[in-house]
Amino acid sequence: MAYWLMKSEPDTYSIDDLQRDRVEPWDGIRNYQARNMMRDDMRVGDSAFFYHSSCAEPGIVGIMTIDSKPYPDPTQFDRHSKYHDPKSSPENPRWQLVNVRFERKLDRIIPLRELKAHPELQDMVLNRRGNRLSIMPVSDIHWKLILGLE
DNA sequence: GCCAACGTTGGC
DNA sequence: GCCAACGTTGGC
Repeated sequence: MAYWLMKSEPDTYSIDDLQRDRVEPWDGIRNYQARNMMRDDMRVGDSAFFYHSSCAEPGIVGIMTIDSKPYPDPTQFDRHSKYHDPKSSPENPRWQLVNVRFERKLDRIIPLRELKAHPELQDMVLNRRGNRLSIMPVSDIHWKLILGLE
């Protein structure tokens, strides 16, 4: 089983929204690297950290489970969605997504500040300079270590 | 709001 | 295929 970290702006969709909805399509990803991970590498049952970005306290706030195989992101075909992609078509969809299922909220936010400062997390993808990926893999070692910080 | 660090686009 | 211009992400 693999581990992941997935970013969302809480103003757009937060861990509390997922707790309410239980299962939700992770839509709006328009970056090929992130798409490829959902399309090629994620498996039903994988675990992922829910990460709040672009907010007062960026950091890991919860845990979720990958709940579906990849399928075309419906928002790409929706003319009224801000994720609409005119270059995509149902016959030849460009963007894929997976559903995620709420697992639990962490007892506390583990802030980015703390992840950055941790000596054993220096080589984490999140900490690589200039990283902007909204979905990234997390190693087994880092996953356990981060859970230990909770 | 600023800006670094990308990724994407499009002219050539 | 190159690369400059432009757009986006996301911390601060």
